[in-house]
Amino acid sequence: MSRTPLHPTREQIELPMVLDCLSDPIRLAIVYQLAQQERVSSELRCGDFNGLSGKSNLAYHFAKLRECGLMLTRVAGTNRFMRLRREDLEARFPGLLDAVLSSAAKDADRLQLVSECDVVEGG
Amino acid sequence: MSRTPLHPTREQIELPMVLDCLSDPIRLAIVYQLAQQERVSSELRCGDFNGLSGKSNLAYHFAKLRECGLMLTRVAGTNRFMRLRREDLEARFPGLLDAVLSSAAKDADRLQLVSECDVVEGG
DNA sequence: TCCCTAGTTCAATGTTTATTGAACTATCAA
DNA sequence: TTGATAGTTCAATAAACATTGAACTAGGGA
Repeated sequence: MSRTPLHPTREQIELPMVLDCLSDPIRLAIVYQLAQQERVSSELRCGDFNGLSGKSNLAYHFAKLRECGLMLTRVAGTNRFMRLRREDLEARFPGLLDAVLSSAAKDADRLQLVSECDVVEGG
Repeated sequence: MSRTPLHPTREQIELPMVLDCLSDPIRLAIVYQLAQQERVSSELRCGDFNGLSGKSNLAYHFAKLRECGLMLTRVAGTNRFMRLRREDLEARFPGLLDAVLSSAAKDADRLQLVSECDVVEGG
């Protein structure tokens, strides 16, 4: 278990990989939940997503989200804290993340996304 | 060969399918080229994309783009004319298509997209 | 020290995907 | 009716993908 997983640099973030990453319902739900959480604190632990799938499957999706540059993982003890790479994404693809997030919000029911009041306070 | 292929209704257009469709470099190039063409005429023939891949592979990608609601195919003689479903997409996911298109434009070189001056005049 | 918790890694599985070429359908023009 | 053109459909293939459970690693607390 290496100390900090590899992340692509801002310039290495590629549009097709980002779109592909966001096209999976579980990963979209993770990104959506991270975005909701930004209003309270910027980070969430892996365990906060346990409702979405099993541990090992989530680890697989977390890795994908890291590799494509959508989120960043910080190791602290036995926990991993993750947050959206908002600034990098905005610099590379202005308006894209917000367009996807508001599109997802419109279909929150259909996509079975966490509702606003489900956001963990003080996470 | 049925007269007019099936297209989803506006309400049937799903975000994950749209993002997945746009995540393939060939399909992104098709959509980008259709968007460029909108300034001149709204439609292009299948053959206008022959530079991107072989005929049967293109037909496969065209079907995907139709099925996810990104474009519309109209049959006229031996030709099929295709255009973006701009209004439907804007209604379902406001700002999404333009955000993807401008992101793609920023990376046009990297994505090997057709440049503006390559657009077929009066197609 | 021992165990619990948090999360990753690995191997196996079945599914979906992109790509190719060949066969096919349909329209148009000579 | 013959031939050319435009595009789809089919079958086959190899690669990528999502999912599962078991094994593993590391940190923190009793």
